[in-house]
Amino acid sequence: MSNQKQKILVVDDEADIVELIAYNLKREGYQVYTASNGQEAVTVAKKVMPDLIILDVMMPKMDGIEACRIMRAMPEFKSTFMVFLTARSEEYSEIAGFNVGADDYIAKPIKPRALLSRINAILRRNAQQEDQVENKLEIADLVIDREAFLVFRNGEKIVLAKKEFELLFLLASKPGKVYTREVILKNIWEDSVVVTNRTIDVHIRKLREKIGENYVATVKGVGYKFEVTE
Amino acid sequence: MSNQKQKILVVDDEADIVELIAYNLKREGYQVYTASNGQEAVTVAKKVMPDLIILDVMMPKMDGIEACRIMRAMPEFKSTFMVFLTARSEEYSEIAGFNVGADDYIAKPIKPRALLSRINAILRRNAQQEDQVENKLEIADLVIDREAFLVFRNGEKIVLAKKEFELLFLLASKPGKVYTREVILKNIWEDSVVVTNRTIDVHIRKLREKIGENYVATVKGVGYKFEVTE
DNA sequence: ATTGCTCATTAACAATTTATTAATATTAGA
DNA sequence: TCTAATATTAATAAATTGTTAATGAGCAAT
Repeated sequence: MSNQKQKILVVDDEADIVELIAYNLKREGYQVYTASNGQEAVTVAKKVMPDLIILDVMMPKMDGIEACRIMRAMPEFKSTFMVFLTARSEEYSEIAGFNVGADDYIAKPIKPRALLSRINAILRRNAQQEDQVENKLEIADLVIDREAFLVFRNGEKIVLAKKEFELLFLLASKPGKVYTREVILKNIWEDSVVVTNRTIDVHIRKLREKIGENYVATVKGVGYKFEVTE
Repeated sequence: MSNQKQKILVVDDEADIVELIAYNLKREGYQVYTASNGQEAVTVAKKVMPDLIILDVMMPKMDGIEACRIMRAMPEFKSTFMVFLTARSEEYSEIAGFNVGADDYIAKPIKPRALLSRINAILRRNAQQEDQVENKLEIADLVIDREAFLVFRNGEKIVLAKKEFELLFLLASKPGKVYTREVILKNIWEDSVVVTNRTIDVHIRKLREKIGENYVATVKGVGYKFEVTE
């Protein structure tokens, strides 16, 4: 587990509320970032990769629900916690109906004590799971660290682009198993997007270029697999 | 146990239903694939090798029962779970009567909560068995590994082309059983494609060349079978 | 705004492997 | 023995993957 401070992004158009929440969260030891609307939230979130996002439902430009939906569609936010702020308790059901993948709802007006205990609870739960999830793969002379997004070969650091990394991680997560292009696409590209057939090849090419030619094997007519040769 | 996401193939001609089910399964953490009729289902299933297939009973082109029957006849789907969707509860008995090897039935209209608990239950059961049921065939001095697409003879690795491998896997999945050319064609070639009679012979030839002459026996006038001679 | 990066994707084509056919030889079995 | 059914081989077709270079988006620094 990383011993970094956990990061929280607070999103609300009312500066007072942002400040109130941010103040309390900082006191609790979190690293706090802020945004004042949904659009900004997405931008900031991409950069800082927060562990949790607190979203006001009603905001100008882009509301919290839309922002949530957008981020949920991005693979990097798959496991990011998202919590809504709602002005009236009746809105709970409304939001729930949208089914955008919210993890909790917090009612306004904000009660700092209650807010903190909810947030703490969510992030503690998360932290516990974190340890169980295998984030590091050691295989052959490679160490693949999902948390740091880094690969080491004999201790030497290799920097991979995101797609290259995910490709390697996928293949290496079950060495020897052949992954068809279709399965690779589903896993790394996340529905809807359609890419040319050659796209995977090119990423494989670059991956091989960086980590060496003897880790990824082609099984013609079937797909690719992780296999150490020589 | 593999730490891969479990794969589910959802097959229904009604896009709404597919989407509803897919959405819920994805939220639950499954990798979801879709198809809109039985024919497509078979094609996709061959490529992605899902852990579970949810089949609507009534569909155009090829209905769920027929698709199930076809896949059940293929050795690679021997341990794949198949679940039917039925519009009316009375249909249960009907399907059961077909005896195609269904593992469960789910009634429409779909209730997401109920659906998920059923699916989870089936796959949890499966996950426990997973460790025991390797996707490997050990026969005579051969090890046929479908996941790695490799064959070992006395530990020595043999690389086969796709068609050769599938041919061997098919025959070896039931040693002694004679497979007619017709059956072989249905299993290994996509429907629609038509090939000359000699095509199979040539593949058999190459297969024998690679693994040795004493595994595949010809039954003149009928077909081929896996049989160790000498 | 401009420039210079990296990354993801695509297109075009090369290289390679695999699949199929056609032609001919061989064989098992009535 | 005779013949239909397979074997075998080599040539050709088809399919798949490899490779390179170009494009454009996004981002950060100037």
